[in-house]
Amino acid sequence: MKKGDHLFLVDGSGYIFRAYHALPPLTRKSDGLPVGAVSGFCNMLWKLMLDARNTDVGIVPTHFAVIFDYSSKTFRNELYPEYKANRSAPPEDLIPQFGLIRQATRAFNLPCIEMEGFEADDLIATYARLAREAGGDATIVSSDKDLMQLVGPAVGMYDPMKDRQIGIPEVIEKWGVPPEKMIDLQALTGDSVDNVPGVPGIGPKTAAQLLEQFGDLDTLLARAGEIKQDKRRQSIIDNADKARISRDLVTLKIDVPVTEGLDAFVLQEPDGPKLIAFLKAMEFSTLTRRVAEATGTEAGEIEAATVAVELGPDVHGPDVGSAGGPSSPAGPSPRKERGEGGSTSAGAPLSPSLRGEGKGEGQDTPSQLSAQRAEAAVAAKIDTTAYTAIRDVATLKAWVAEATEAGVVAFDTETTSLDPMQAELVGFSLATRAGRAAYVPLNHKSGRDDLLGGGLVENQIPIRDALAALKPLLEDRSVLKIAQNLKYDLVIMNRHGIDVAPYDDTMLISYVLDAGTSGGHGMDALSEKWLGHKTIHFKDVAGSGKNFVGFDQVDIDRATAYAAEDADVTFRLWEVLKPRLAAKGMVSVYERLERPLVPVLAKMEQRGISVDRQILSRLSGELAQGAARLEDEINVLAGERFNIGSPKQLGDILFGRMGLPGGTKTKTGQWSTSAQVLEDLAAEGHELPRKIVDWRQLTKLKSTYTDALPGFINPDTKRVHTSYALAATSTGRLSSSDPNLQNIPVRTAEGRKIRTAFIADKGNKLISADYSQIELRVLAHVAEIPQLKQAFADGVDIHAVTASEMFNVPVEGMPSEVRRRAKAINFGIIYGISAFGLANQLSIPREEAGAYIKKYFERFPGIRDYIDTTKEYAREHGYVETVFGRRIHYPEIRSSNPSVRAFNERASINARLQGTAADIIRRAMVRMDDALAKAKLSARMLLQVHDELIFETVEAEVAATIPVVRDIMENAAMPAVSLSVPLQVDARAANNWDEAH
DNA sequence: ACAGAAGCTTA
DNA sequence: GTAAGCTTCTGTT
Repeated sequence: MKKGDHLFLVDGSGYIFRAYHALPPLTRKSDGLPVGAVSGFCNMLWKLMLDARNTDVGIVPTHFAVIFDYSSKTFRNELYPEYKANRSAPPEDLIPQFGLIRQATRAFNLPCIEMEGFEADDLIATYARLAREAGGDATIVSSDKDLMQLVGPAVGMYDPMKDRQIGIPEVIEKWGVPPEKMIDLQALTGDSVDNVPGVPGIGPKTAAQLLEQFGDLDTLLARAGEIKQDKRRQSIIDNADKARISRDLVTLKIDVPVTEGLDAFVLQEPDGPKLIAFLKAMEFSTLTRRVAEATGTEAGEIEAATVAVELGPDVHGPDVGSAGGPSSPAGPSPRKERGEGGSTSAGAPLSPSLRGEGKGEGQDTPSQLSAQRAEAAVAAKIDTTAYTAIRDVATLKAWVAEATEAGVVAFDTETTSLDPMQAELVGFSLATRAGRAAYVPLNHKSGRDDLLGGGLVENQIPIRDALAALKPLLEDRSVLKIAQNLKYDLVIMNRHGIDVAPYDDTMLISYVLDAGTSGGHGMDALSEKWLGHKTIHFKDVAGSGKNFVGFDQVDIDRATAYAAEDADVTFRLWEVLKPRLAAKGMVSVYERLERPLVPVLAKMEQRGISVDRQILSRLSGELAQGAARLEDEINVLAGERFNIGSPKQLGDILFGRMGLPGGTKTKTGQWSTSAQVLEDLAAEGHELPRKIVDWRQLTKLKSTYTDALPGFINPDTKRVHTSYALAATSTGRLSSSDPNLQNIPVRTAEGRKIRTAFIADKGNKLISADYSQIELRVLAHVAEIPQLKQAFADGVDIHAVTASEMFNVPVEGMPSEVRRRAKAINFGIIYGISAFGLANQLSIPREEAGAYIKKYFERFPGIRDYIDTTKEYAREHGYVETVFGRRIHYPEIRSSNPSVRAFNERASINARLQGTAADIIRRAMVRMDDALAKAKLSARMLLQVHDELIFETVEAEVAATIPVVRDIMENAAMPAVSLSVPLQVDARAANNWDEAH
């Protein structure tokens, strides 16, 4: 087991009881054998195995084991004979299931671990420690509070029945103390189920408060006299011994002399036939079918296994009154079922504890760790002259070996272009730890521009050889690759046939932690912020503007300083930022909403979309003609030739020379010539402003779209490849640039013609699938507005219903103006409504707008509450959260400037809604490719436009694709969140984007 | 050559 | 009233 590896430890015994009680007791096999818990267990394992193979889900186990109790007699009974003494025998219909669940584990090809004299919890504690010491992480699949003491930076818990991660913040939230204090807390509270005495009269709340006050149990017991409350003081003094023995009982043993090493737990592919044979025997038809599909096994050809009901050891419940059986069986029950593994290893070096040691880092809590890391990072100086240039394969291989050994490596590419689809690889850099970084030049050219020889600088490793050496490292599942804006490097590497996994992206970690705080998430900014180090800037190395030279023209020494510094800084940023994720409780946002999207977007960008050059060219001609005609007319009306594109000149003519009324000034004192102003003038019968507005529309379409887009057609692929930014918006939305394909016109007929140029390849169709009113639906859910929820549930016109509620007008035969106003108000809410804004939007007096808003709040009081609580929350915390836990910071929310404050309040109101919608479509995107593949469909996801996804697929598969896409999108919030409002997705296919939309 | 303002496109 | 990106013009460097 190495750094970056991840061990899953399933608390098998805990799960059995929990599944038995949680699931309906009815499940029986045809012969009457009760199998409810077995069924729950198998489904849970299968889900974990699926997730394990789906990097999109987040945590991906490399190692896996299921742990069981062996018998009820453990060393704890010697400490305290009453331990678990009052536990009754397991229910009758559960007894046969113990053995079946062990068989199920074996059928899944998973190790089944237990040991006499120890509880499952002790084995879990020991293995978690071993994993951590090996540099890996562990996830304990359980929700038992007894295991929460193990949670730490490298150890988390996962509750499979609630699909919930339990980390340090969750422990603190539930118990009021961090994991390392759980032992003391349990010692005080005791546990009636396990018969751990504790201190009478002390429950979790009091215990947490006492531990907060005194620090730990020993201090508390020593200074118990200081406790104010008479009864409480007396009880603690009287029961100090009980507290101490309770502590011994609840403290998990982390040094069990286990016989299986972690190497025996390496996760194996499930053996389809073997598993199906077992599932068939259990008569789990749904799961059998799923497993058959996923493993490509023909279930019909497999015979059900013969399953004997074996009485597993833990049937012999606690010694009292149970169904008997040998309490220390001679024939030990199955121990390891798979993986020969070294019989040696584990159990040997029984070092300190799972908590509180560490190499120079007192890792008491993630907060402390991240604080220490941050301090150390600023203190460490960065020496850009200390890096090496790797000029031969042997040295490169040595670095690769070093990185493999380290289990973690920072990685960065240097190329000739910002466009990863056109960029040529020039070199790459690696860092194996802070300060140890190197650059590998591959394709640097000498300055001489001679025609002969091409000017390739000598002593560079041929690209093919270098990539052959690098590929195993980048694809090594046990080596974590760290990059800053990995998506770029991923596209470059994909083009060279290399996949990169597993990985972390420092830009995305920063984004999850600090969206909305001042400054971006680029490396230069992050380096200054967290390392106090000013990086070498790209333009100082490669120039800019007309002085720009490709990176391949840069001198290798200079390139080495720049490139290796990038890797070094990236590594250091990771060391600082990664622990902050856990400290701030943001791990799951990062792992579910950010990290898995990187390869999804990389693929979308690489696919690109076909744009018809001819259509754009024809449109451009038409637009030019129209604009020229308008120019002539405008010049005649104005009485002089001027630059129509200059708002300054236009303003002088309209409001100065011609003296038109209604002029307003912009903040710089210029006459405003905005469309609104010109429209108003046009409405009063002035011809010139109308023509200006039309001229602007035509020239806008021409310059931004018909003329610019063809320049983005990639000469190799003949397609347009946009670039999506993952960390550009504060709310979690993506942004698109080079070109921006998220603002292609749609509202006017003229503009829509641009969309007809976005086409499917021959024999294919474009499918557009968009969420209907997603933000309003989120509002209805978050603010819990019964009328809106009902309207969405009924699938009726939401704006008409709103209008009907507000103005007491029946929906039937409603004037369009009434509906329009209600619609404006609904959107206004999403934007953090103000009377000023609504008045502007509807061109009505501010008083009237204010009255509408008042009326709206009267009819939907929940909206008012939503707005108020959001503002309050933002003011208190400095951020707001989406339904999925994404945080958006508003550092200026407490500004003394009322307009700044109001702006931040509106933004925070909007952010929860816009951000939640963004999270939902992100979840859909993360799952989409797998869902399509599983349905054996070849559709490719090409574009995202905030609430819309565009696909391309062969005509024959259109009909089958749409329901799959719709299903994934409409259920994207599940299972993390069950929205109280249905999501609706409209989808259609056509030859071009205009007709599909 | 660059930065900011104004204006316009989208969800 | 929210969130973005691109083009043109304009003044500064």
